[in-house]
Amino acid sequence: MTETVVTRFAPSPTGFLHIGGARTALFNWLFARSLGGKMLLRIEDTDRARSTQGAIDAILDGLKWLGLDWDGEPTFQFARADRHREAVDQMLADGRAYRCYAGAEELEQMRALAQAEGRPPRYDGRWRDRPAADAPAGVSPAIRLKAPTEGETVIDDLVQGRVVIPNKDLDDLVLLRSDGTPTYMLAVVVDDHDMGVTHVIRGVDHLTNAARQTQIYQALGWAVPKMAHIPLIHGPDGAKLSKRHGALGVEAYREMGFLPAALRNYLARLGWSHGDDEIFSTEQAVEWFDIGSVGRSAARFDQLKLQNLNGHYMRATPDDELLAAFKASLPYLPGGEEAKNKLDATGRWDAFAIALPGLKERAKTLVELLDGARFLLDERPLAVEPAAEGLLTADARALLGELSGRLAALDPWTADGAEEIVRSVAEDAGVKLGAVAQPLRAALTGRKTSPGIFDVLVALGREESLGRIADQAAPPRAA
RNA sequence: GCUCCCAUCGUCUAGCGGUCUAGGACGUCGCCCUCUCACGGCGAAAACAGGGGUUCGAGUCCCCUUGGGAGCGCCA
Repeated sequence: MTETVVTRFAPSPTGFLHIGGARTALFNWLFARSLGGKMLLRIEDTDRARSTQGAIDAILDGLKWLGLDWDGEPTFQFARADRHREAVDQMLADGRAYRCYAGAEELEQMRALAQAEGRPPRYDGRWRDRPAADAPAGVSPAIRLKAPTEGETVIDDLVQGRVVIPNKDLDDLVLLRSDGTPTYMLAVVVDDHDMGVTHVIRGVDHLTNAARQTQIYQALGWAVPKMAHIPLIHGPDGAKLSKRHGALGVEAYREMGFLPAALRNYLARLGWSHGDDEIFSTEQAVEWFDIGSVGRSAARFDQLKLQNLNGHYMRATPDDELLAAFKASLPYLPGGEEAKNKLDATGRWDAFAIALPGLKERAKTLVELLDGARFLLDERPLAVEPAAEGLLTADARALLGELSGRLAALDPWTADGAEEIVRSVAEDAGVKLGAVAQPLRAALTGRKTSPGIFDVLVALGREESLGRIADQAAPPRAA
């Protein structure tokens, strides 16, 4: 009798889907998929002031791009406020919650005093046992949980192990604000229960919340779901990941030219391991995933390793697939729109496809791939980069002139044929191959580096190649 | 301040009492390959935070110290 596993990813739509959230979503997804369960999506939009439709769209878009699909329609937390209040009514009726008339200033003073006396800044429960008759007129109360004051609350965490929090350190949290709106703490419990969530997987920053929420579950007489609090991702300096570290939304990673599969692999490997396996498919990850193998210490985000992994993925991706991925990503890459227009206008997509095998070998991201393909985008006469200028000496230009004539006779226009000619020109001139190949590279691409030069010749085609060489070659007889 | 969590190469990690003179990956540095840059191949430097226990035996278990981190709202 195995119950079906139900996990959920519950972002609050106050910003984009950041990388930490993406990993939380991934772990929920991996866990659910590995056990044949479901992953639900819940938008925690109870903070009306900060929640935006734009953020909701960005989060859904980010999840889709990452390939993390969820089951059913997303649940919107704000829409369930009535149900949340219903749960509070139950707790009130059962004597597990009470009305608190303490005002904002009063609470602030309470906290300040506690701090000053070296005590934790907690609510002192002053309205906990006061009779209703004491209620001040005209003040609408907040509803607080009548939390246990003695004993301890235990969280049997799948990642953190058995975590024990003394109840005296937990105060009577607010369930319903004085304006009648439910708090996050309440909403999460009621929603997870109603949605049938069996496993709550989220960041460790929620560990203390887990204890408070456990108390709410207990007050409601509901079973507590299994919990797994995964460590946070830190920046290179070991501190919490922030914008300064490049902790951007997942869409930023799309703009940087990363492949979703590579990012998935990287994120899964960050904090979770399956022996020494570094590169594995999503299918393997699903097969291998084991929440118990998730480490307990925070991991630093290493963009260099992500890049290396992405490079592996690009090289391993079949050319036609990579081409499709590249085309799909182009609108998001810097200068991608412009590049697309040029490729469309010049009809050089064919050349791009021909050059792709050589290009992908040299790129760690789609952005680098695009950069490497720039010689396909440029028009004659080519602007030669300063660094490559030095390659085009007078001798080199003369060699190009010689090469130009011989190449013109090449038919068919193949890499092998071109190589034979270039080698013979070098040999006849008594120089090394590089002495001809490098100037040729400068003439053809305007740069010092590029894919293999014979492949470049083929990708560019006879006419364009000959034209570019002529642009840089010394005039046949003149000077 | 209080509560909780964490601690193996620079980074991500393997290690679940003896197989550890600690393995892999990224990064770094050499060498090879080579038309450039990459890729690839080979190799090198690089870690069990410190101190006490427990045990025949500790990177692995316990405690303390130190160092990190998270949480302590009528935010989520």
